[in-house]
Amino acid sequence: MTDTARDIADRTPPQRYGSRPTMKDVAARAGVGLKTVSRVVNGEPGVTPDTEHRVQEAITALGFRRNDSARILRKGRTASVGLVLEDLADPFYGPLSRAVEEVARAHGALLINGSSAEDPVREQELVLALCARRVDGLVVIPAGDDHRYLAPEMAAGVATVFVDRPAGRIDADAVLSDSFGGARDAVSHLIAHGHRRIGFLGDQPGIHTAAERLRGYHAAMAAAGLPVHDGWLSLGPTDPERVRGAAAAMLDAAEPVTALFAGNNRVTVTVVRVLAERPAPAAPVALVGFDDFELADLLSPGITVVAQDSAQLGGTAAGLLFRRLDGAGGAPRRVVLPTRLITRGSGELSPPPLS
Amino acid sequence: MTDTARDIADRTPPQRYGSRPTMKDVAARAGVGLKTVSRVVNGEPGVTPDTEHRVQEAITALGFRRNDSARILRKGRTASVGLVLEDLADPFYGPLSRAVEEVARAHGALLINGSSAEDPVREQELVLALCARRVDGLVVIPAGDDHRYLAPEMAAGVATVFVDRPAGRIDADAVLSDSFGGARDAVSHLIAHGHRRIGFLGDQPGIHTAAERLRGYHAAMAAAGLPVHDGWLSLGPTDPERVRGAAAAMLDAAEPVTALFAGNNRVTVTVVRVLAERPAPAAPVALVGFDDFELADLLSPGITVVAQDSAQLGGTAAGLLFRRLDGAGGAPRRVVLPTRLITRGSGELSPPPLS
DNA sequence: CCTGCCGCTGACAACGTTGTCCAGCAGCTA
DNA sequence: TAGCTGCTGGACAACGTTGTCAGCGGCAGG
Repeated sequence: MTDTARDIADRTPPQRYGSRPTMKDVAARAGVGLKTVSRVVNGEPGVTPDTEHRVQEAITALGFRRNDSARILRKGRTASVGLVLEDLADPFYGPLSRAVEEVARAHGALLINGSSAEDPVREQELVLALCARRVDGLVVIPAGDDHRYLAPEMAAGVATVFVDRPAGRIDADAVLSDSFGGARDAVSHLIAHGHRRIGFLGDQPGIHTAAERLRGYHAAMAAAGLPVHDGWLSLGPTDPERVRGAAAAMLDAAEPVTALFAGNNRVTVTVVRVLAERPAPAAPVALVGFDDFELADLLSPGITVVAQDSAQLGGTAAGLLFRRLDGAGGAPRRVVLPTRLITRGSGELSPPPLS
Repeated sequence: MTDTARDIADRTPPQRYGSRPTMKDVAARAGVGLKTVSRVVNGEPGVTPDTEHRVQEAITALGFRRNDSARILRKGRTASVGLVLEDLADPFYGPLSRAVEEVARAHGALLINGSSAEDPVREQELVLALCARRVDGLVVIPAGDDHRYLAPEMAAGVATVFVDRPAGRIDADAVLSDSFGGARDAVSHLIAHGHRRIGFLGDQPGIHTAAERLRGYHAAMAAAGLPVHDGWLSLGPTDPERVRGAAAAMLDAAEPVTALFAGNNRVTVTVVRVLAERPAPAAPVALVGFDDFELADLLSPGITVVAQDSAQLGGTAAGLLFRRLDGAGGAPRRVVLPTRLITRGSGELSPPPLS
């Protein structure tokens, strides 16, 4: 073997495609023991500078990278948390997810996330898959209303915090927005501006926030002594088709609503579209939406909304999660974050004079 | 020991808080061998219905869940892919991330993602952390411009696809939008409507897409034989403060621009705000933005944009990734997806008559 | 010169799972 | 009844890492 050939053989990592060098390989190349490599990799004390140098050299030469799967198996902690939400593409969840990620990062953890697509079965699959990966903790925006399947996991030490909606049939930490209060404020605002016939376009009634917002709507109407007609309520999927139809029905009724309260950001946007497409009525229809959204202030009129800070929701939940992981005990907590009515014009439009 | 006591002892999982039952525990309880439990858990054939039933019972009684860390260690595949992007909270990346997730899900893989916050160091940390977890593949929206650090990982079999921007100093698959063509079309559109002094507000020039869009701008101007003044170009961070200042400078110059081309969605939104806040000029300033955004059509005027489908970008990249994971070989591919000019009014405004 | 200690190093087991391989057993044929 | 086949079940090693512990050399103190 020529010098050159030996040189190359020396430098070429003895790995097949797809198999990586291990600490054993590094140890062999550096002429040291396995544990010494481990010590160097983890910055543990008790290694001569000379030895450390030889090991470092072998590491870079072989392109070694510690296998965290093995490490996790050995140590029992994965330094990762799971986030299950409805749809990452929804602008409401992006900031929430990012906030959770930032907190996780501050604690040296990675974030694994999945979208449930509002399907309870898929939610459960995802959650259990994450548990099988032994995530240290879970942040869940539930799609289903029965989370008893999580009991064994939580008993085994998987910290879990629910966000936006509480857990079903199980006692667990939860961080929520004040849906009831926010909705009540929104509807009261419309009433204060003279509206009497107010429609509510909301999400499926099985969803906790939708139910709470409906409750807030009823509370505000009742407080003002106003009746509520069946035709003013429409709860269901928030796809544009259904919402368009429901809005049209309310606006085209014999006694049409003069104001609309939209139950979440997707609904609000659809309603804005519907109102923009219809021929301008004598008196414009007022609108308040739940959830703020970008550019709401630049439409004309600006859209009055009940704002909830999704990033704060996520950050609070993640903070609570890591406090639990750090050993904080005590009964499950329920944190309710306030909402804020932001008036921009669309909620202040006056109804037509009483006939 | 009474019967009742034994009964309870029998049923109570022998686990401390935080430690979970293993297949060994299940096997002991069911009175079978370890491997038999493994067979049942994985649905492998060769187990009597009776035995299987006993095992299943032990599993539910103990709350056993397979430890995927150990499984991964043994099998070598993690069934997970990593996604590194700039900021999950940006509406451009939400759909992209979701699209990647859907493809991963279709292949039975989980998605682990992280935000680089446009910081090359953080990008590298994230990517390497994901590699240490032995993700099967990576989808990367690069923040840095040197990805040689990925070479050993890719050589070791980590499939990697870059999205939105190509890899730096390394040869790798990439899925891009036609930034150059889109920008050229946008600026040509403004020129076709009579504009001669057109400003470009873009992202930092180090970012590939920003450079390409700038190139497109220059190409369109050159094709029309128009000069470009230094004051019409502003590339830098896309925080609202800087963009506001830059836009104001262009609009307040001695010879102000009559049209603006905004380099991405964040810039566009800021520019819309700036234009809305300024006293209406004699002739309104025209605007075309890169990236479509929700409600662009409902502003008045509607905002003309160069649309790129971020979901398609993500889906295409993920598809390519899994094709690689399924063994597709060949040289690194570069896929360029077309953009689409959507005219809505803001780009069709006429410039003031020539003085 | 011996003892004891300290700093460094490496051998070994363990984490929980899966792949390999072999043993046991029932049912069949010769 | 012996031998063969086919099926079920289990013992064992291995994946790559980390924690435990013991060995080895040198050095200071007795």
